[in-house]
Amino acid sequence: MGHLTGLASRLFNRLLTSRFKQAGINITAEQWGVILTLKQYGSISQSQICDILYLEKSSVSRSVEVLEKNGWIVRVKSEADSRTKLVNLTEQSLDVVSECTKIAQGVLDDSQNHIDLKGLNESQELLVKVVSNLRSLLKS
Amino acid sequence: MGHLTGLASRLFNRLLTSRFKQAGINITAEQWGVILTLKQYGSISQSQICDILYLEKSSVSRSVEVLEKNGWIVRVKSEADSRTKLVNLTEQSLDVVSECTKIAQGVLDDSQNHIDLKGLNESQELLVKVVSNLRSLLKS
DNA sequence: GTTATTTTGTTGTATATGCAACTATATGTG
DNA sequence: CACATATAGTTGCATATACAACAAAATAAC
Repeated sequence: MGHLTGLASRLFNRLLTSRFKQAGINITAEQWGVILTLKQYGSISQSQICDILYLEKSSVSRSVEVLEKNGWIVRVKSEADSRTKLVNLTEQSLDVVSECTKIAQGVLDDSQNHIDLKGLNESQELLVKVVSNLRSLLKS
Repeated sequence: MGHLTGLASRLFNRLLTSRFKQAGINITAEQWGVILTLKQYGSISQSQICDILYLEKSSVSRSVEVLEKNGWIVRVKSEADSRTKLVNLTEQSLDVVSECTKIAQGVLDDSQNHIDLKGLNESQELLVKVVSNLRSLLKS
């Protein structure tokens, strides 16, 4: 299971990143995960991104650094708490998010070719349980 | 699905690596994948490891470099083809492989706590199909 | 048999990730 | 209020990974 998830994850990321590149969009699969989170949750802090994606703060710090460099997001110091930096999508990024969503959906669809939907949902629920188990083990 | 597999993979690797460290064994989860492959297939070349684990040759090159530095494997130039380097487990590594296997099995068992076995097998088969789909997409 | 192509592995460069140490700010305790 | 503790981010360091360019050796083409 450890190997399978790792392999699947690598292949998903490789394919999605290559399709973004092919479409002339300068973003990686992993960075896309951050953008999608911002799209869903709005203006949130880096530590909130950590909680949602279950990444270390240093990983998020570097991801958003690249995303900012490439014009996808901007970081604004929070007025309520000057330690936190709120991450916001830029207007330019909003323009391409829908295209990216289509590309990502395409990868997902292709990956699930010839696979029955019911089994797919069950597998996802199972993976969620596995993730939940692993999370509680890592907390202690 | 892309996110789930990525998340699960990260958590698996984090937990396994931390348990290896906790047991005083100097190896990462990813490196363990290479060692396990060698244990199964015997003395094989780096490019064969690439094929089995579906990694780029540069990734394998660097992994085995670290594994060699840490005394897990040695690389021997093949006599039949002097381009290829055959990777062999060292005797010291054979001594700890069984302990590592137990630790890895423990992580797997813990991750599957409260999960029914039948669903687990079905999910794995489904993941294999997804991987197969992604592989054929990446080939073209 | 010489040249072109393929294969095997390494190295440079960039991102992804985790851990640990650090800074700055906020919060809690006395 | 002062000091201890907790939280948010950054940075150093190591490994993981991919892609591209490269070197060396084997194979194929002619």
